[in-house]
Amino acid sequence: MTFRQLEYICVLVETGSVSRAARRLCISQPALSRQIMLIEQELGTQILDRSKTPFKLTPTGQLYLDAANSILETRDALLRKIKPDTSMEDVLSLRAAPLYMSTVVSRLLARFKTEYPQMAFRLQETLLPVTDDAADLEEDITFRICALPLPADKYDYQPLFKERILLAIPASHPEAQAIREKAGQNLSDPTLPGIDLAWLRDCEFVVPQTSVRLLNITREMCRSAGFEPRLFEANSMLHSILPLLTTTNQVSLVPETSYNYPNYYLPHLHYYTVANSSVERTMVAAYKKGRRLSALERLFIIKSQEYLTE
Amino acid sequence: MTFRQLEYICVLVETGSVSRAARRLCISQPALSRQIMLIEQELGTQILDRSKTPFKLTPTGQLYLDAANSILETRDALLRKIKPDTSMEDVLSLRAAPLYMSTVVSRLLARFKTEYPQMAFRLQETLLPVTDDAADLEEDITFRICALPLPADKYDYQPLFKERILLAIPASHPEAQAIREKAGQNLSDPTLPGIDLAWLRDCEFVVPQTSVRLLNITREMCRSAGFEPRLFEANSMLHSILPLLTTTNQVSLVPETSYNYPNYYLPHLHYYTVANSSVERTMVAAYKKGRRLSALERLFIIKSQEYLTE
DNA sequence: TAAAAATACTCCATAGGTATTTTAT
DNA sequence: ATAAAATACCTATGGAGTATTTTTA
Repeated sequence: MTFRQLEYICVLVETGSVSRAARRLCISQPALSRQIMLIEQELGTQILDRSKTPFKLTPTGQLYLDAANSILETRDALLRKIKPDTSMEDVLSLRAAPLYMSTVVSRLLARFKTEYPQMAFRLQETLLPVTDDAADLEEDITFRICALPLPADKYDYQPLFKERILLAIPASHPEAQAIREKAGQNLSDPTLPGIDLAWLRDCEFVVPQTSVRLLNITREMCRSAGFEPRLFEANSMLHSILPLLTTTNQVSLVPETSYNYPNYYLPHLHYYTVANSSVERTMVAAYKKGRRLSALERLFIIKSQEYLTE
Repeated sequence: MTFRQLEYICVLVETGSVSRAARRLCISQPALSRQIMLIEQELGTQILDRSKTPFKLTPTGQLYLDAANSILETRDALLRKIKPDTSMEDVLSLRAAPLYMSTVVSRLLARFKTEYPQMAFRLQETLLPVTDDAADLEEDITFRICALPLPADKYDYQPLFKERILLAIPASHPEAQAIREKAGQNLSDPTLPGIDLAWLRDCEFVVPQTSVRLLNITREMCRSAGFEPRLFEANSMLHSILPLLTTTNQVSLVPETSYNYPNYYLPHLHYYTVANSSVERTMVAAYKKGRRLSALERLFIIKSQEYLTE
């Protein structure tokens, strides 16, 4: 019998299914299945009646659940007594690039502030891509909000949302009108028309100098559209680059997030999806490989996923 | 927080010292030290006041202890409810050679029967030395009572007692009188005189055919006394061999246990310690490598050690 | 100075992951 | 047919061991 198993059973009963519980617990379904079987093996009895789905607790299972609640309550009471400075413990520290910090993260935090006021946050903007960091630099934070892929040997992660890479072109750009006329309906997203990057083979693409990953994405997308892009590595962040596009007649491939959030979206830019490009980034909450998430950390993940897919 | 840690703290407080508690728990002292430190790290506070030895519980430590008792009691109540057939679970199955089964083990069991009647035993005599067994043959039993050394990769063990190897010679043996006169006082044990094995270089040494280990011990002790023994491998067990020594004028090197317990001790044999031989076997309770002992199993070990050193 | 506790390492059992098969609706 | 659960296999963390150093009575 382990505390972990007791927690698992509580969540299992709350959710009513092994798969759902596993998702809530941020572990895989087989991992949860096995723990349930280990419990039953230890007790020598079934705790779940699996004859129907959804399962039912057996009488033994009910006894187990009651004891679990009692034990976990005793433990939590002890921890509350010993660490009344729970505020210190409930701090989730997040690291993210400025774009995401000022959009996704700040929206999440506003939401958590009203619905889970006990959750406190410590935020750190970083310009360093995750691949440049020694993993031990990340030991002091709870999650890093970033895009896949990650070095699999250093990070585990939970997915938060997916986003596309869009083309941003100033309305005043010489090509803007021609492109708008050629742009086709995007099947998957009627709100954004799609273009072929090849139309922009002569344009200059701006990339924030600090964003190695965006640089690579830009280069790869253009190459798969059949040309080598002219790149301009701007010495500033996306937040500053986008307003300047108008004056420099450049274009930029930007994460969809900068289109979806008003503090980045600029009405005098035209945004397009890129045809024949399935570039879709999965944004995740990454953490040190092998670390087990606390109940609060799991709550943050689950709720963030909910909020971001609404 | 783990159930293990809670149990550790309870025993720690009962015994009042880390070393003693480790011994009671059948784990090493560093292992226990580390668990205590992990608890303190998790709580962010000391639970032991180490300024003096013996230590004292801090107020936090007292809270922790109270919660531990409460939690463990809830768990045990649950297990009692779910497994009232505790009898099945409290069975310790022991395997031992006939000599030890009929002496040491049976004496222990008589004692446990009165003092810990809830402990039930299942016994198996075996003639196979531990080295001949595949370790998985031992998976079905709790402990095997046997002598060191053991294959370190397959067994863990707890020591029970030490015994010497004695020479048994029938009083009617032609050399018996001469040897008795030459035998010297044994410093470490005034009750048994000591002899030099070399005096017996012409005798025939009986060894039970099935006891490979005793065979090797006999051979090695004689060799280190400077001669190669004439060996007779009897087709029976020590229990039958010893009474026959009288009629065959042979001698035998036997475990001290056969001298200490009345159902093996024979008054018409003379027993001697062997000078210049520090052959002392450590008898242990061996179990599958890495297995964690249950509370009951630990109780058996601790009490057996007590009983056998009284 | 000798016993107790802490520290440094090494090892392995086990929880968890991925891939896959089986079951049940 | 499809979603849920079980099974197989692999990997990595953490708990325990041994050896050693540090502390304290």
